[in-house]
Amino acid sequence: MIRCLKCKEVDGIQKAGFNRGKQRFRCRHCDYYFNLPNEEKQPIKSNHQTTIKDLASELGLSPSTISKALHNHPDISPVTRKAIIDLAQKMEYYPNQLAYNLVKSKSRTIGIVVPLFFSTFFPSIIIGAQEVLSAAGYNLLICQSNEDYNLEKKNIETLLASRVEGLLVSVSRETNNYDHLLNASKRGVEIVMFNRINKDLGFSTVGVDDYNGAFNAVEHLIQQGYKRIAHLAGPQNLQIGKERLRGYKDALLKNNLPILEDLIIPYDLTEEKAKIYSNHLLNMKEIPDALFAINDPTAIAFLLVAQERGVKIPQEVGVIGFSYDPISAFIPPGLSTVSQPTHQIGREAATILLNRLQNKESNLDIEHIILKTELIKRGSTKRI
Amino acid sequence: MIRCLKCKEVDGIQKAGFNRGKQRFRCRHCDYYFNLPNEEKQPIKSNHQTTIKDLASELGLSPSTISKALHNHPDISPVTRKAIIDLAQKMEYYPNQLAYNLVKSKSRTIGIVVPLFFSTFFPSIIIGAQEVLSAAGYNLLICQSNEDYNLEKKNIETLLASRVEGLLVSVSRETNNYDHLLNASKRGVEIVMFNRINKDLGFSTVGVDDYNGAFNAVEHLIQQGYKRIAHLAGPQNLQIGKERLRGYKDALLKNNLPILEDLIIPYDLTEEKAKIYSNHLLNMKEIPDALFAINDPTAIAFLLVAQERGVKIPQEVGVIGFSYDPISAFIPPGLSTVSQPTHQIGREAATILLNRLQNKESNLDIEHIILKTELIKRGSTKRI
DNA sequence: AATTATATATCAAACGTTTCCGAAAACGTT
DNA sequence: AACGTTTTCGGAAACGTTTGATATATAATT
Repeated sequence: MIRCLKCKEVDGIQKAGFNRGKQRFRCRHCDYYFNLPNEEKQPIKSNHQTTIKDLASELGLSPSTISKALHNHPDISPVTRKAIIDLAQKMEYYPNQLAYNLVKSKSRTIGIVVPLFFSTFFPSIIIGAQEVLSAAGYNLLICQSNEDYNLEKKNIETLLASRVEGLLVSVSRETNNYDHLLNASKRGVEIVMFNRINKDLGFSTVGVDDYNGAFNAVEHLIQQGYKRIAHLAGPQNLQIGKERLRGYKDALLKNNLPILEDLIIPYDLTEEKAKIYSNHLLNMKEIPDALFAINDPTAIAFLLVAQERGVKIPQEVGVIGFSYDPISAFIPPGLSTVSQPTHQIGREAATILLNRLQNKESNLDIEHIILKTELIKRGSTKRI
Repeated sequence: MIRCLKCKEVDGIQKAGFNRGKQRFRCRHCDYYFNLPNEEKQPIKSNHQTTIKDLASELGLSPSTISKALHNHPDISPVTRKAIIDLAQKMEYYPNQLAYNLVKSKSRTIGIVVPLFFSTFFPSIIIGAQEVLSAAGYNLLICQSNEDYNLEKKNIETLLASRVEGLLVSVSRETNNYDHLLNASKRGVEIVMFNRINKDLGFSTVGVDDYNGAFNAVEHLIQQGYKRIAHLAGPQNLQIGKERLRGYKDALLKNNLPILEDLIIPYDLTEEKAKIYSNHLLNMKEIPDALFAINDPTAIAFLLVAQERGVKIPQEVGVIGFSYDPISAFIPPGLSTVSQPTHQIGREAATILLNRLQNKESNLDIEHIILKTELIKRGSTKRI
């Protein structure tokens, strides 16, 4: 027996269509369409989170008063404020970040994308960034591109969809095209590049002094008596690749050593190619007596190849890497390297980003931070 | 000259108080209070993000129609839907995740807290988790406790404030009290523990077969002819500490070797203590001929101490670690270890969490996943 | 032709905050 | 007592969605 919800008539009710699984009815008397009301089952809101409204009704105040009190707004009297804060504590009120985000149109979230998580290099940068961000109340979303340009693009998409306010990015070794970053920037997110940087895009950057690091590394080799120094170089689309190569060349020039193009091999940073070129160098009729490697993994690959072939390090060939990885201390005979302040890189990048975010209107100039490197001398270059 | 905003009178306007930096006025004729209107400067909304309303007004439809069309709701006709989707593309509409989150009361975010980022162990787990989470449209927030119980509590607080729906946690070595997790659970967030687990809390867990891993490691040492095997053990408040110790003991028992309490040293996993106890072991009148270390860092610390003291590995003392760290392959003479499927641990933990999140009402049973370990034999145990 | 069913679209409330504007009470000062 | 000033609070819109209830035109069925 069905009763019209409007005129309360019982007969003259006809079925009238179908609405998403629910039968609808129509009353012929008042021509009113209606669904059957749901069974009155109050869902037991067992885990109801206390809201500002709960506090308001509890104290007989308005939500706006609660909000102001909780934010130390001067409008609210001390006694009211205290009552509110006490009750908030008692009722375990936690502000709903989601609602806050919506009204502020801010996610308080920033994204970081790094090429890979293998080795502690990028994780350490991330920790640095996370420290300053979380101290400022920001969340950090982490993505790795796995050195894959397409995955990098997808990462950025994902982060954009999560409405990040800013982006910290270190591009993949494949990245030549920066449209994805430019596009993100156009959509209003602040960008700071680190480590793998490009200064031509109009973004702030933080990197290390690759040129001087490389220069010092090569000069160290020269001081140890090495003369025929090879360079396994990085991709020349990456600034670090170019700068380190420049440092290498200038160190040779300054010390009146010839630049031998045969001994300069830019490559794609894959482990496979590292081994191939290591063998290539050791297969030369006149093998180099030292190697300056673009990074530690490359240097390590060379060490392993040398070990297999019975080439003595550092007597026959000296080796130095770049980018301090804790691992390099343990590999016999101890890999010399150029250390980077990873933790600080993360902190600096995050600080710049935060600063830009908090002063968006004032149109801050972009800045290029260059941190110092440190030469770590170990067994692999100890000829003297 | 000030004019009343209501009755338009010019005289009879008096100053009336002060309101947050803005002068207020009162009209004596109509007794109307008002502020001076702001200068009409339309802020050039340069980076206005297209919303559903924009699309609606553009097409002369209502916002709800747009929303439904974009979600393939059957209510909307194909031609309308197509028009909407096309326009959305053209106007570069991206749904506002913030608004979605609020109405759904879901953050689509989960948090992970790990003890540390040093070594690739936890980062690798994180990558695994991130893969399955981001495939499901979830974000991952990462915190590290730095093995500090108080920081761990603060991490959880932070994540809770960000309204995470779930938590993946591996507790610090100091953690004895689990109230922070229990409390988070009470507030409605799902929890899955991994690696450093505790099965008594009512949370799902994913770990490895620590007992068997340890058992096999020790039996491997025995098969290599080592008889006086020490164990640098983990804190006994951690399940991994207990289980690996149990495996160690059972392997000795099964092979009729005595359990010497002097050779069993539980410690706090700090690098400092690792060195102290390493020296302690090598200072004994009758030194052990092998070491089963609770983890690779401990084993490495021992290797370095042994090297300093000129103790030959593996001839005089065999060493095996636990938890595969890529670094362990490079340390001479190659550290034997028990490998853990880190990537898979992350994937499994995330999968379980997701599953629970998506079937909250059905009250799924908790589950305890135990993954297999693999014995990696290298030089440090090669006596034969 | 009358009735009923279906397809398609709109309305309006809701999510939990923040904040501008307004109002009145309390306070000070002549 | 009359007025101006300050303090303290409430109202209501807004943030951008989602979704159940409702409406209407059209198609299908009798």
